[in-house]
Amino acid sequence: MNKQTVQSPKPAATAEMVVQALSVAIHEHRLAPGTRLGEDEIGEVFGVSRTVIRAALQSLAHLQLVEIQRHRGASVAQPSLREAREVFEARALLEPRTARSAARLARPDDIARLKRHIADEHAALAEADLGRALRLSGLFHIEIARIADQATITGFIETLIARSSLIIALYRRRESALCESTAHHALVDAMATANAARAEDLMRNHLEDLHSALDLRERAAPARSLRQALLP
Amino acid sequence: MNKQTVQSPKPAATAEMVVQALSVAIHEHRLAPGTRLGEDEIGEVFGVSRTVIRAALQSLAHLQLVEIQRHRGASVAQPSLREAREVFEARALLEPRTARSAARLARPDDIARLKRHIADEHAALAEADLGRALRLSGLFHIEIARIADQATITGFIETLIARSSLIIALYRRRESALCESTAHHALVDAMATANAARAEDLMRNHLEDLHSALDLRERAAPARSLRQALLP
DNA sequence: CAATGAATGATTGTATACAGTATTGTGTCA
DNA sequence: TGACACAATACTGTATACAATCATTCATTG
Repeated sequence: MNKQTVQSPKPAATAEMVVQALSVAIHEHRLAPGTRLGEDEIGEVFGVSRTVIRAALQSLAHLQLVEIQRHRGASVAQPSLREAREVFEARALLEPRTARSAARLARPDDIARLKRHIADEHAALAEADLGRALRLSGLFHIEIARIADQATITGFIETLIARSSLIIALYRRRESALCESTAHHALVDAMATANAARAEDLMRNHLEDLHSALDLRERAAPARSLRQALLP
Repeated sequence: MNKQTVQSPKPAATAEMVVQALSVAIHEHRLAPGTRLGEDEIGEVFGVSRTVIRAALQSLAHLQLVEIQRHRGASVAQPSLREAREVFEARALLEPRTARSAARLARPDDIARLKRHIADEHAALAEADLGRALRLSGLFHIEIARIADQATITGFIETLIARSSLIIALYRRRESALCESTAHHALVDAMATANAARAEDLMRNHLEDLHSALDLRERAAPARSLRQALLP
């Protein structure tokens, strides 16, 4: 169906393919925060040596999707409460302004692409494929940054979205409807009419909604390991 | 003198040490944009194998300090005119707000540290060590971000400062005095009196000054390679 | 029986060997 | 003389072997 599920076992995979596959798995919450990522194990799955896997894991570490501890290997990152707050503060700083620029620069085909995106989200939700819907929702934000035509800021937003996925996995309030695409729809409408100020406001509100769908109150930090969680 | 010049040839270096050493060399403009970075050559210098060097170069590539082309190796990055503009737009978006937060949060020892920083800059300028002065100037901005206590945004600013160093190397107007630390001094004063709004303004103006000290007018982009420069 | 310690196993860190690709140099032909 | 094809070279891409470190287990001891 979709070309993104790179689970092919036999053909030699490149580092970038491994990064992509692991990213998608993490974004779709098929790899939970804290999951250990052994080099040999992943290498067998993709049919390549540890050399390639190490490069991929380092890339993911730079994106802060995985954490690498010296002599202890890699595992899916577990953003702390503090990091979670920081990520949403950064998003609040970057994305509304970016949405404003995007609304000014958006061309008809950009709008069309965004609308297709929203349709895909709806489809994923209809199939009850929560993971995919969540990932597409993130891609929607990235698409807006791309329209704003600022590669540097887009790169920042990409890492923030990636980490947001982990944060949602860790701190989502039970059953909170994070994927309400009505906000996305309103944003596209504002952009279609080049209403930059409104796009900025809508994005700000949308981020606040996302933020309030999380439970970021002070509490015991999620355990970094089983032992740490159960012993003390 | 300063411990940062990690040029020790014999003892085994770790990847992070190589990253640090190359970063400093690039920041101090001892490695010019475009310089090829052969793996064997660097490996000999630091007395480690290509494995370690490759990891270091990949880290630097993620920071966008070096560019890696498949099968063609790494070289010191050459930000395009467009990238240069983007970096300063991003800085204009992030740093003034960060300075505002820093001014609110700064504690006496933070102020003292910043003042020592400025003194170091003066000393470097007195010794006509332009490279070191430039690097310290960048560290000053990073220090402010640290005071604002937002690790995520600080990380973004660090990469922007790093790239700014390359941009300055490529696009500085002849003899422009980029290192006027009077602006830094005024900033520290505003922070010392917790004048957040003034700190934000000063940072904005300071960035505009930096920006206008560059020649970012449209022109032939600097060549990525000799062939690209001469053939078409 | 709990606690400490050493031995074992598993996993990562590093070096090296080999394969593949891009570049450079050389020779031939028009 | 100049352009093109081909061989040689240098470099990166990948796999693998070995060393170092950490985690676990099991035996020993108070």
